[in-house]
Amino acid sequence: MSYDLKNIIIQSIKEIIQEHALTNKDVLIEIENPKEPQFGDWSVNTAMKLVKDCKKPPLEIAKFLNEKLAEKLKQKKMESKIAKIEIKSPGFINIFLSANAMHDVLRMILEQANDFGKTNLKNKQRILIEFVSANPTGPLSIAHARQAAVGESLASILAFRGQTVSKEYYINDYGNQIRNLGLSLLFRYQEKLGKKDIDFPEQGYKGDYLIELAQKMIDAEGSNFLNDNSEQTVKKFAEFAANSILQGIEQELKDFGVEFDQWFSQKDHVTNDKINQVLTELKNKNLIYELDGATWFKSTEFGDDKDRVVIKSDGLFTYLTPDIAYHKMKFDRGFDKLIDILGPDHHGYINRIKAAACALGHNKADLEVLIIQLATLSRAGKPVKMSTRAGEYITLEELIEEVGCDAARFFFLMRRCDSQLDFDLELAKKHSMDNPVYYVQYAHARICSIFESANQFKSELENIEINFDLLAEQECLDLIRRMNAFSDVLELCALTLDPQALTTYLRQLAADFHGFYSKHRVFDESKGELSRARLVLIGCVRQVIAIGLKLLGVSAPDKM
RNA sequence: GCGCCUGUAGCUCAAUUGGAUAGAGCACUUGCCUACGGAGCAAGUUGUUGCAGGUUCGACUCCUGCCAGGCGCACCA
Repeated sequence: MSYDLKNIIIQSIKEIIQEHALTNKDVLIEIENPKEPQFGDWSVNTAMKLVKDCKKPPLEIAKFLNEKLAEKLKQKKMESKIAKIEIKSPGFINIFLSANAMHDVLRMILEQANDFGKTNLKNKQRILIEFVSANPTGPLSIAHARQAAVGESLASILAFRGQTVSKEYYINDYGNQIRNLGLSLLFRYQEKLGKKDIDFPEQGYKGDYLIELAQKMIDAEGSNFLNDNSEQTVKKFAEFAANSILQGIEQELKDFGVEFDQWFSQKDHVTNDKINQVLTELKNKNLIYELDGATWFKSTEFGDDKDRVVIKSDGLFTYLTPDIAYHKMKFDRGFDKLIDILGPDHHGYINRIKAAACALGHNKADLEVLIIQLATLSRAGKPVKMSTRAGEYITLEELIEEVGCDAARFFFLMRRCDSQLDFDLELAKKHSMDNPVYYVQYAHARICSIFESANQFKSELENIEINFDLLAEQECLDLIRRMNAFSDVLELCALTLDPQALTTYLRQLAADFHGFYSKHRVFDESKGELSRARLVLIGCVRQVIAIGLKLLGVSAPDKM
C-alpha cells in the first residue's frame, strides 16, 4: 500500500489549470496543514493566486477548482480518501481526509517502519557538508559543539531525504596559528624545565592543555630543546601539539555522536601546486591583478564589497587563497553542492568565498554557507563567558559530562541556527517535565513500557485483526494527523537547512501522545480489539519519535 | 560609518517560509494518583509581534526608514 495523495492532488490541480488555461504562468501549488482543525487536514490556496490571471473573484475560482478536482479524484479512484471538501472565504479549498485515508497513514508507518518519512530521489545531489573544522590549537568550544550538532543532524536529514551526503572536517594545520601553537608549547616546555627570563609568545595560546602537553614532550624528549628555538624545533613542537589536540578533538566529537567521512588536512592536500593552479585559472579569467606589491583577486566582480589580497607583499598567501583552492578541490571531487557551516565571526567571509566559487564557474547556490549563531551558556542565571585565547572555557567534553550527550544535542537544535541560543545548563540537567529532551524521550519510554505490559498477551493480541475504525476519538485523530505531517517537517528542515523544525515537531508529537495516554487506556485485557488497535496506534507514534530522535542524534531509550 | 544576525506573553521560545482567531513550556491559580511509568494530564490568566510607513485578497514573515542588542568589517587566521 503506497500512494502519495498530496502529490495526486497537486498534479490534478496542475492539470485543471492547464486544461482550462487558467493561467500561462507557472503557479506553485501548495498544500498546507492548517492549524485550525475546522479548516480541514489540508488546505489549498491556489484560487487566491489565480485571481489576477482569471480576473474572477477567488471564491468563484475556488468553486470551479473544487468541482474539477472532485472529477479528477474520481477518475484517479481516490474519492474514498476524501471525506469532504469545503470552500472558505477568501478562497481556501479545505480538504478533509476520510477515515480510510487516516488509517492508511498508520498502515504506511507499519509497512515502512524505519523508512517512514524517507524519500528516494531520482536525481540525487552529491552534497559535501563541511563543519566544525576547528583549528587544532585547542579543545572544542561551545560554538563548535553547536556547529557539530547542527552539521551532523542536517547531514542525517538530507541523507534521509534522498541526497548523497558526505561529512568533512577541514584541518587547518598549516600557517601562522600552527606556528604560534608550536611557540606556545615550546615556551611551556622550557618553562617547565625551569628556564627563566623567557616571555610568553605574543600571539600564543594560553590554555592549560599546553602545559600538560609540555610534560608529555619532556617525558619523550627530555631537555633536548631547552635552549633550542630554531624554526625546525618550533615546527616539531607545532606538529606534536596539533596532532595531539586533533586526536582529542576527534575523540570529543565521537563521544558527542559526531563522526566524519573525511578528515581533510590542509597541509597534506592543499599543496602550493594546487594553490598556484587555481591562481593561474583565475589569472586566465582576468580576475587577478597586482597593486601595492600584493596580488589581488577581483572578488567585487561577483558581489563582494571589496577585492581581496591573495598573495601578500611578503610573498605569503592570505588565509583565503588556500581556501579557494580547497573549495575548488571539493567541486573537483565530484560534489554538486557544498555546504559550509561556520561561526558568526565568519560572516564577513561568505561573500569572498562565494565570489571565488562563482569565479571558478559555479553557481552561487552551489555553495551554501550557514552561519550558526553563538550559544551562550548560563548556569543559575549567570552567564558563563568564553574566550579561546584567554584559555578559560567550558569545553565540549565538560558539557557532555555535565548535561549528557542527548540533552546537549537536543538543546543545540531547539533554536533556529541564525538565532542566538541560551543554553541553560541547569535546565538541561533536570529530569523533569520542563526539560524538553526528557519530555520527548519519556513519551518513547512510556510506550515501550506499555508494550512491556502487553507482552504477556502478545500472541493473543496478534491474532486479533486490526480494526482501525476503533481509533475514532479526537486524540487518536490528532496523533494520526501529526504523524501525517512528519514528512512535511523533514522537507522543511531540508529546505531551510535547519533541523530546528524537527525538535519542535517532536515536542508536539510527544504532547499529543501524553494527552492521549492520560485520557484513554491503551491496554486492557478485557477489550481485545480496542487494545489491539490502540497498541498499533502508539506503536506508530513510537516509530515516528524514534526516527525523529535518530535524525537529531538523540537516543530513544526504552527505559529511563 | 558599512555589513550580517536578532527583536513575538513577566521569562525561554514556536508559528509548516505570505495564509484563516499569533501558539507552547516555565511562572502564577485550580483540579486529576485503587488502571498500562505523576519524569504525566486537564482547565484558567497573559500580546500595539521594537517603532513608523509601504507592497496585496491576506504580513510576525517581503520592501523602505528609524530604535535597541549581538557579531564582524586586515596584505590575521
